[in-house]
Amino acid sequence: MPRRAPTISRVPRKSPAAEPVAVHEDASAKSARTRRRLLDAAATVLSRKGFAGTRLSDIAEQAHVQAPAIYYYYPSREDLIEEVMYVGAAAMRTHLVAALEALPPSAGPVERIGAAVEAHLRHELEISAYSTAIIRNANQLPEPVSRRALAEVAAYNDVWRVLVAELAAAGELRADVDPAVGRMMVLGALNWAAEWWDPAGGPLDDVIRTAQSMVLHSLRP
Amino acid sequence: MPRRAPTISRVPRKSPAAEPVAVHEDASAKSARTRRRLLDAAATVLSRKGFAGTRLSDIAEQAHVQAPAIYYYYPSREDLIEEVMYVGAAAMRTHLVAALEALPPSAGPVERIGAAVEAHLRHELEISAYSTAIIRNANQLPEPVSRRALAEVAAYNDVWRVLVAELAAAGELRADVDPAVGRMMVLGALNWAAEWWDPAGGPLDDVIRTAQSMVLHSLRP
DNA sequence: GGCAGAGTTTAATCAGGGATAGATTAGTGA
DNA sequence: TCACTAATCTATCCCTGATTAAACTCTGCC
Repeated sequence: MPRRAPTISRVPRKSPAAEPVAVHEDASAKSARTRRRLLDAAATVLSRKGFAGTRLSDIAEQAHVQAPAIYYYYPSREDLIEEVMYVGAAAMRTHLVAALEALPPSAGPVERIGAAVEAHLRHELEISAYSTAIIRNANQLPEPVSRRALAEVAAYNDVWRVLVAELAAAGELRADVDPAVGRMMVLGALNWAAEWWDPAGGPLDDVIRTAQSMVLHSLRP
Repeated sequence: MPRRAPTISRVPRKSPAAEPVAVHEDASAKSARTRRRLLDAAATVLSRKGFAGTRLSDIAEQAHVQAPAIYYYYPSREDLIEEVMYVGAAAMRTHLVAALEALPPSAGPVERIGAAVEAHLRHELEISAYSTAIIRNANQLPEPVSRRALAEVAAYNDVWRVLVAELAAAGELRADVDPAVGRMMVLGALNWAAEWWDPAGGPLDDVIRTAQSMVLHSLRP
């Protein structure tokens, strides 16, 4: 669909996001906001229309700009989408790790998994545009677009791998549950929530409680 | 992307699939085979590229025909895709219902859920192109394309709703598990298998056993 | 041994949408 | 108020891909 990746990526006049901590606080704040608006808009469109169906004009409309303005912030459509995927995936892992670190050191593997379930659901459903974008598109993007995101997803999986291993080490993993299969089943159950959960259907806390109970019962002896 | 749905759907010379049971056994057998080849090809492409990314030329290539030949069998690209979604969803339900009916009448709710888990996984992973196509695209298709499929999916859900209700009626559903949430969690865990399961990673039977055990432990007291 | 219709192909049409060029406007320091 | 940069717009280019039109090739049948 893209005409052809330009041989040499155009150098934008100056990528606003390039400067780490804005010198001109206000000047770049606006730029950063627009950039974020575009990213959010792209996540929304991506989750609803899929990669190939995500048109710059739709993103632009969502973000209240004209399509060509996007090129001021991102060198190409694919770069923008790539960033949505990566940022979304990275945020997921960051959030999980933070939640685990917030736990008292005394927390055992069972508590840790319970906390992970909560962190996963809460974050997934709060940034649902990003989550759904990732869940639906991760395996149907061209490789260069998904590479970094998939690496993040793999890292996220690794965190869970450790959680399950800790559970097993504590003798709290049922013998008939293969750790890898168990982990993917749990993650599947959690990921799928983005497809059906509706805030109107009841408080998230209830879902979280049920999920924690089911996950732990499905794994423990 | 589609230019515009033709005001009046072209009437193909004669839709080969129109005749229920071929009169000319052989004559129409070839036609039916090509039609099926196109459907399978479309499912494959759809699962890999998503709705908007599914090009007729890709489908044609997969099916070993030239793109315009598709119009001999389907009035439009959308009709073809719509049929992939519907056929895939319908097959899923048919298979589940058949598996349940094959159970001896003496089978209780626990056995029935175990059988349902097996039926779901086996069928999902066997016709994985259709399953993945549905799982990834169901919620990002234009409404007219997904309507029939979503209705099938809803019917499929209803079967599970009954299974869970039976479990509850038998006192085999834990009190802290909301039936609706429990059902969606289970279906999520099962659906997600299509995203990660790899035949090279071990026999399907092992996955099925683990899944059955986890599902039942997650629901039962 | 040529017709009819099924099944397919090649060639032509045409709208949609990414990307680019070249203004144009807003904001800021001098 | 001027000059300069950031940010954004309008006009346009041009390719991709769905669809259509118009043949062409079998195959079975009279």
